[in-house]
This record gives sequence, structure tokens and C-alpha cells, in this order.
Amino acid sequence: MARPREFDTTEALNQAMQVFWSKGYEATSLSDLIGAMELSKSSFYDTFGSKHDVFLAAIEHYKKTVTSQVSAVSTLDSPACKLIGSLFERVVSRMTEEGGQRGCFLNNCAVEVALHDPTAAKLIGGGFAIVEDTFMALVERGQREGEIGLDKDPRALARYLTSSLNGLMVVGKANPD
Amino acid sequence: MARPREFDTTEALNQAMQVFWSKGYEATSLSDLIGAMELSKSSFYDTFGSKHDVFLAAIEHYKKTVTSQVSAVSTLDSPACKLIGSLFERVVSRMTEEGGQRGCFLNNCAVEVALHDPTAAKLIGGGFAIVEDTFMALVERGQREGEIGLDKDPRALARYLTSSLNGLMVVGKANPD
DNA sequence: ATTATTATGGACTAATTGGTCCAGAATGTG
DNA sequence: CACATTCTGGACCAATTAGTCCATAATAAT
Repeated sequence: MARPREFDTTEALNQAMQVFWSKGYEATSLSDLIGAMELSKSSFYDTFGSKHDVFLAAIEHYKKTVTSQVSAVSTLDSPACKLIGSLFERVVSRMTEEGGQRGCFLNNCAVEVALHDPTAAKLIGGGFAIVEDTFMALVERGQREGEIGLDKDPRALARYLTSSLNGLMVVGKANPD
Repeated sequence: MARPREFDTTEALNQAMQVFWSKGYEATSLSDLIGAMELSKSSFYDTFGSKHDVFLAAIEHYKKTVTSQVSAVSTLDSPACKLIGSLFERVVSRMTEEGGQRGCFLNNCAVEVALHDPTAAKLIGGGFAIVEDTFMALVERGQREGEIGLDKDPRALARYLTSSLNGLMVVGKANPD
């Protein structure tokens, strides 16, 4: 046994993220983690430090791999309103997919740990900001394109859209619609 | 010591709810519970059965004491649109209050346990339904009053309002605005 | 072949978890 | 006073928790 296998660190991180995403922070045990990451307990602590460290890293990983997809949408050149709509549609369709009821990882983390874990809270807030900024950019573009009234405050509207999107995923966890 | 003190069962339940609300289900320990409920471990199990039982009871308690306030709003006779607005305002103002960043208990529960705890999920879903029904009643009234376009589907709009309201409280946990 | 590196299994802590059980103390009722 | 009821503290349990440590095994580099 014990055959050294140079594993992909970011892939391991991805697996860790999946577990945290599915089970939440508290409910995820070390065994769960090392099982999903496919490494030994020793290696786990050697390379990642602690459960909490991995958790923070997982949040960052989510922002890099998932949230970044959201901000990428704003670079497309469809009408802004259509893009905003497509973001919502994508969320809905993803939630009706197999195993898609996990909601948004950032969302889950915010609810579970934001109050007790300021470090995590900061990272999570940063993630929400990315979404919000994306919406704001789209709203401003929509105003330039004349599809959105100039009377609306872009930032406020963006915040509203962000919270709506998040709320969608929370409510969707209790019943599929 | 050990002076029998006939305590208020629903008050104890209320305390339990507060703890679950603040810390979440997993993060709440038995010690936390019996501390807040001010009873001994023995009495706890005698009268309430188990941690999980208390959790379910706490959800019901929340619906009876908090969610019911929401549905009560629909009986007031201001214009429906104004009432809908006031619901949102109330949530915002409550979140900026001292210790108000705990969000909505149902919300938190949905995120944390809905996926793994079907029993709880059912209760939580029922809570969301109360809010949704309230919104729907208000929307229909708004349509009768001519303030809301008849082209909108009341149920769909109510769902949207419900998820927006919930999203507001989630996002608000990461940053105060 | 020897060495240095890297990863591993597994033994080991100390603490905490939810939960059971019981002898006994405080009370209300007769 | 005596009895039944109600509640309690604390001992106890088995399981699990996050985390440490080390001798050893598999590799890569020399």
C-alpha cells in the first residue's frame, strides 16, 4: 500500500467544496473530507492545515469556478435585460436538475456560518459583491440601451436582483417548483 | 437544590427556538439547549423526547409566533400594495436592529437541513406556504383595487415576492445595508 | 544502490456528542 | 406524618469529533 500518487490539489479542493456544499460545514466530518478528497488524514493536515482552512479555500474555489461564470455573462453582447433574465432562468433550470437542490454554496455558507465566522463572512460577502457588481453593470447597460428607466438607482436595483436570485435558491430547497 | 418549579413548556420551547435560530441545528448542543431552557438533562428527555423532536417543535413554534404575524398583515385594510411594501420594510428594519441578523428561522432551517431531513422540510415548506398565500391574497386584492395589473399570475407573483423577501434576509447576513 | 522526498496507515489524544438511567430531593395531596 | 408525584444532579455510555505523531512504504533524483 501507500503508493505515492501526485494528486491534483485543486481537484481535491473541488471535491472538498462539493462535500461542504452538500452537507454544510458543521455536518461535514473529517472522514467525509478525506474520503472525498482521496487522501490520508496525515496528508490532509500536511497540505491543507485544518478543516477550517479547507473550508475557506473551498469558498474561494467556488468563487473562482462558479461565481465567475456569472460575471462572465455580462461580457456577452445580448441586450442587458435578456442577460439578466437568462441568469434567473439558468438558476431555475439548474435547480430542477438532478442534485441541483443544493442551492448556492455561498448562500448556504452565509446562512450557516456568517454570524460566527467573520473570516468566512468576508469571503462570502466578496462573492455576493461579484454578483451584485455584475447585475449593476448589466443594469447600467440596460439604461444605456434604453430598456431600463433612468430613474432607478443601479446599485439598489442590483442589490434587489441579487437578493431575489438568492432567495429563489433558498425557497427552492424546501419545494421544487 | 432540586426545587421543583413548574415551568412554562411553551416558554422553554421558545428559548430552544432562539438557540436553534442563532446557532443552527448541528451547532446547537444539548448543553446549549438545556442551558437556555433551564431544565435538567433528565427532564429534557422526559418531556421533549430528543434534540430532533425539540427542533421540529421549535419550527412549529416559530410558525405560530412569527410567521403568523405575517399572515395577520393581510387582514389590515390599507391598500394591498402598501401592505406588501410594509412587509419588506419591516424585514429590513428588523434586520438592522440589534441582533436582527439572524435572518428568518425557516430560511436558516431550509438551507441547513431541508435536504437531509424530510420531516423538517415538510414543516418548513408549510411555513413558506403561509407567506406565499399571504402574498397571493394581497396580490389578488391589489388587482381588485386596480393597483396591480390583471395580466400577472397571482401565484407566480406571490412566489416571486416570497423568494425576494427570503433572499433579502440571506444576503443581509453577510453585509448590513 | 543510496538518498531525499513525499505520502501513508494507524495508533493515539482529549474533548464532546446525544442519550440512558437511577438514587434521591423537593413538592403536593391525603 | 406518609405517600405518590415530579423533578434533578450526576454518573455513565458508546460513538464521534478534530487533530497529532511516527515508523514505514513508495517513489524520484542522484
